[in-house]
Amino acid sequence: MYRTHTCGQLRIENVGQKVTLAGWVQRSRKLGGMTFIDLRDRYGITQLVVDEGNTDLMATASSLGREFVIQIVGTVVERQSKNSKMPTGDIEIALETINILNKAQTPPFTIEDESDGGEDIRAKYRYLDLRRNPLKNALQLRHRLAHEVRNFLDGEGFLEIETPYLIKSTPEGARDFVVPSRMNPGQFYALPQSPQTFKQLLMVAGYDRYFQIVRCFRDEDLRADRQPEFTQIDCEMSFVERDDVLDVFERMMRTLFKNALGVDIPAKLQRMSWYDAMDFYGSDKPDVRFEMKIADITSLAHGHEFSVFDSAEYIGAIAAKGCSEYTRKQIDELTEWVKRPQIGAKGLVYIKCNSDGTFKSSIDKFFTPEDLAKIAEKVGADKGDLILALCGPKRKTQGQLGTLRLEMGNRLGLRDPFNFAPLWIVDFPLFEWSEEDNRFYAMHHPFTSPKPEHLDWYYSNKKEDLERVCANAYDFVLNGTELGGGSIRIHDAEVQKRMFEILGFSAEDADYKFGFIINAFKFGAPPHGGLAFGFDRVCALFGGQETIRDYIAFPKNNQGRDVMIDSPSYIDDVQMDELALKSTAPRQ
RNA sequence: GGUGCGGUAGUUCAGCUGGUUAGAAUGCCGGCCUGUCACGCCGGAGGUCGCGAGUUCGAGUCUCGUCCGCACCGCCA
Repeated sequence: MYRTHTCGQLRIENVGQKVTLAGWVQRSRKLGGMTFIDLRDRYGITQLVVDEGNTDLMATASSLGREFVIQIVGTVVERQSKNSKMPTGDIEIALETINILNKAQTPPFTIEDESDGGEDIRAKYRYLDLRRNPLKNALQLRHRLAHEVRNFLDGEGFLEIETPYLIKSTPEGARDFVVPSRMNPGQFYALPQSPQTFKQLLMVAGYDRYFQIVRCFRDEDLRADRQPEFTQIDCEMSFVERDDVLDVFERMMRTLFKNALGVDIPAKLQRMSWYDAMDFYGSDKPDVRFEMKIADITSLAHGHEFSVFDSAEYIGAIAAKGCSEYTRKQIDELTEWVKRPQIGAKGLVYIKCNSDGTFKSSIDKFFTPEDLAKIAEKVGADKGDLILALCGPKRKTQGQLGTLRLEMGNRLGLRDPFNFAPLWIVDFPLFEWSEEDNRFYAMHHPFTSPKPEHLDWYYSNKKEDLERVCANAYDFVLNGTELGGGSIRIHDAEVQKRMFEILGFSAEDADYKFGFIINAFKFGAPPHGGLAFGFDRVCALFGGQETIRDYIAFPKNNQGRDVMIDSPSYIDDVQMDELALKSTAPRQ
């Protein structure tokens, strides 16, 4: 038997017991005649002590390096000087034997809560980084959440069913990862971007309530919250309307918050239309932890001989609470910030609402104090606030204001990661017009149904009618992050046919790409809908982080590489030939 | 595809307007230390300044190129 207890287990009640422990040497401290060793495993740290009486044992203890794997036998004793900072701090183990199970090279960085290692080196030695508490806690949280999800959905009658990873490449949406087929030379499987079509086929098959915690793959550029392979909580339900779906998953999220964090979220979540989200927050994933809503001041700002405003389609503003004392330097710096290419504003207009009731603005030449007071009222600015205004094309400018709003929220400390403000975004446009390609694209995917009350527009041939068709779709948004989304699907063959028509697919196209699902729908498809949550993001936000990397055991870097196993990599010519592929590997 | 920041000891960083032998902390090695727990004290080893060109009497420092990392924009139905 390697051990009788773990390193996080022993307490004052165990004093006097003879125990065997195994783990890694966190650190040893030599004090002349005596040596202390911190022994670590997944469960915690227990202090070992060697006294000078036993010279052999002292010699072995002295030879231990960081991260050696050892097994020890000893007696639990009460400490002379206790450490209240650690759960096992009342006791220590008086050693009798040390058995070195494995030596270890000195790790390239310190394995402590605050490591001295940079991201690069920690990624290369991920298995060492994973020994650290922050990552251990992250993966434990992930496990807990997965468990709670399964528990909840099982209780609601959902079946967890696996769907294939080797599937068929589909044109719209993200770029597919593809896998060459040896037995079908020149042909490729695609890895699923989501199990979308399969879960709908499961509904056709009558499984009624399906879920899966499933890996998905998208060959797109990475971000802190985007990995090429990521995990979804994928769900689908039959015989449901939108509110049935929202109800189930609101309850699921409430359960996760309660059971994993002990946090209560409202019983009924806010449902904000996509149009309101864009108008008031400049984003389809608004952070509603704080107000600072965007106000449309176009009509108040036009007609004051200020040509920048007069020539703009839209003028919008936000009010930053208590920022009227911003210095010239701070405002210049903000102006530069919004002019960065990532945001791309042309300039920034400010109005200081001074505490004495006067105004000071960059447009004083064009606007009377009465004009400015009207704007302040519209923006909801009080004395002491700073109004920041941008102008330009409507949606673009709102987006810029939305980004500025988040930045001001950060500066004012309004974005506490442990303050949770979830909501639903609903009533998205069904289509997006692409000027470049001169065609409509589905904003979600081509199986998303139009809202029933918009069917007349859906069958209209006018572009402006199609543009205002709303999708029967919904996104779950938390603290400015899209955590999940879904829709009520099309189950009617005529509606589906019309969808492909609007998207410009010929009947042959649609048949080649989606024939299997169109066919299936001819055999009795129930009304159905569902959604999927980005599980990695759920974990990260629950952990108070913005990056999902710490919540994935073995993530990829910015270039999509796993720097630990060094993949992707070239394969040899024999493999290439078998797959009917031509090598582009550099010759050695 | 683009923007920004970064790359100097095992590790994290400092290194000014170019100037003798490139520093600190930590880690590592050795010594001392019987109540440490970020132990303490003394000593030591440790560097292709990412790589390649260029400017210069002289480059860690300036210029160009290139590679790598992170964040972001595009992209991600």
